[in-house]
Amino acid sequence: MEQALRDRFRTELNAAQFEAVFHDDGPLLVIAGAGSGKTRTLTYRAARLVEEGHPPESILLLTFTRKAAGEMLQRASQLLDARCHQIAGGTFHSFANTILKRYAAALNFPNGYTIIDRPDAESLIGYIVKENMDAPKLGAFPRKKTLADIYSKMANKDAPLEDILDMEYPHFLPHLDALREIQDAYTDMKKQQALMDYDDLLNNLWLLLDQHPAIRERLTARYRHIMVDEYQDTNRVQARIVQLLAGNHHNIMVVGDDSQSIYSFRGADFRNIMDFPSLFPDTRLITLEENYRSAEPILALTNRLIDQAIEKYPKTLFSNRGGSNSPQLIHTGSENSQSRFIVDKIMALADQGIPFSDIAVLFRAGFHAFDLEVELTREGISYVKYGGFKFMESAHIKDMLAYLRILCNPYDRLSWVRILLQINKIGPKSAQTLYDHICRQKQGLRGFLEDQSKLATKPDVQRLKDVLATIDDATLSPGGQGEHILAYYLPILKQRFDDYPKRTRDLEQLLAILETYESLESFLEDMTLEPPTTTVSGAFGTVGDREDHLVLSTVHSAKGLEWHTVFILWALDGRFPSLMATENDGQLDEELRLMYVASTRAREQLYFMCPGQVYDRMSGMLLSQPSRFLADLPEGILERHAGNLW
DNA sequence: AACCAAAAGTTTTTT
DNA sequence: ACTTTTGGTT
Repeated sequence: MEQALRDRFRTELNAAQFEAVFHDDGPLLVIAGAGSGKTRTLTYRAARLVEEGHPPESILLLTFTRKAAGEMLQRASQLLDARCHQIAGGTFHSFANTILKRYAAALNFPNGYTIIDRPDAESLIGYIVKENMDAPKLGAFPRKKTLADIYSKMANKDAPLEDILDMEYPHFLPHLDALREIQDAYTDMKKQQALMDYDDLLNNLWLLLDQHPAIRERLTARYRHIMVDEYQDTNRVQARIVQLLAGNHHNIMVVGDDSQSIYSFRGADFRNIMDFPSLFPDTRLITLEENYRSAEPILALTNRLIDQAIEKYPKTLFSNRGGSNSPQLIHTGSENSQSRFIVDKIMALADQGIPFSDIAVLFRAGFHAFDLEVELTREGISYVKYGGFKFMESAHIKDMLAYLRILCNPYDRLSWVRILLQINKIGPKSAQTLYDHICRQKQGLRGFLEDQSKLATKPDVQRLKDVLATIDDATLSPGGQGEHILAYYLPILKQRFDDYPKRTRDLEQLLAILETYESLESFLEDMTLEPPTTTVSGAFGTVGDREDHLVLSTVHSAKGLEWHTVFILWALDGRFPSLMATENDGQLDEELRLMYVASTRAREQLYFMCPGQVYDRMSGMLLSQPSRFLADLPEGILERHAGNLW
């Protein structure tokens, strides 16, 4: 490496980081505590590999979100040069999609498959239950949402149906056989219609690597250096994929922190991190324990917090930073006084010159922030909200996407039924008849356009044919297609939703995104794999990064980020930890890690908010105690104050 | 067969 | 508060 750059790296990295960055070939495990410069280490290492002559496209960087990958490559480019943008990066799911698109045929799967999201999967399962299970069901039978949950857990935890039922749904054990039947039918249905759900992407990538040595070798020859971020949140399938990708070269670096594992509900297992050295026997272990983020009093609290975990691998973060502001627990009377306290504090911080974008309010669940959102809007404070409400899953967006989806995949039953049901006097039966005709014809979209049956020649159906015929035109851009669809769909929208003005704006936003794409396929893939998840002051928008917005976020979506001041909403026992998680130690530990992730986001000031006296209607309990995780912390670590007590 | 209204059951986090 | 299921009417 060029000496000047090497010197620069030496001054900008600490000893442990430097060691990791300059680690050569072979397996490397980096245990990186919160705020210890994990991202920095990854970007510097990527830049270093490129600088030393490794072709950027031979480096694979797997991260938790595509945004994280993009930011890392951006930073690496600034460090070195634009070559770093050529590094292959993304999430496990998007990487799987890239590979499967090319090799799907090897798995006897059509190349032009469609990726379905969770609600789609639920609807498909719903069809199966309705059509194949006509016998009246004895006792409580799981709803389609629960069925989708169960099947997804099986895939993510790599466990048989019995085990999942035993552990989490013992009351459904009598239906074991039926559940198995439904799952088989679901698998068949996906194959017939060329559909893959999120879990299929990972599973099929693993199958491909495992059963096709020639393809595996081609891939391991292509990706000579692999780096995986947030390794504590990978599941069994992902760990096996990593193992196969490492092939014979074993140039695999994984980075993670067992204390920040917060996705076990999705099958993630932080033991993956601990098992890594036994998977790769000559693993080098580097630990990053110096925290550069948080002021001393915050670090003192977070260290005490994570000490309470029942199962843990001890480590204590240290810092050379001073700081005088102790974390505070603020008791307020009602939910609204909690919101008012935060609004007042934010105004005061703004007066001190802290930008809104350097302040965050974090919460356990999206709806916990509703009252605060009202209050912020009233005060005219603009904010961005991450997590919670899923824009892509709202009915009008899914409607719009359905029209685009049948252009890519004319046998997509879900989308056909969805758009046919919007036509007057067409219900489930007629929709099915029309769809069956399309499948029988095997002529793609023409099967519908040229259907001359009585049903298909009704004036209302004819209007749909007309618009589909117009947009089925290779010379039209995706944006142009979208405009035609919107013109057709808007009257339907007005008839079906009384809040159509808001929804119309959403659709126009979607159209604006669509216009930035060259191909419909990649638009649809992106909308499923990495959907826009933010809302700007209540209305969805392409986030103007330049603007100075306050950040509201679920703890899960706040992963990896940091702010000057952090407020944690509802640090109330029963909310955080959630009442549902207080039954067993494993779940309780995860809630604790979640609280740990939330509090380690703060650099200078940390507030826990605790409104008293909330009635929880699900359990019938009155919640009034602060979070059990905070209860035993001494006053020197956590100051208790009364906020607004009305 | 489609449509509509009333009733019942659920309630986190996300690719 | 919200979605999904149900039963009854057109």
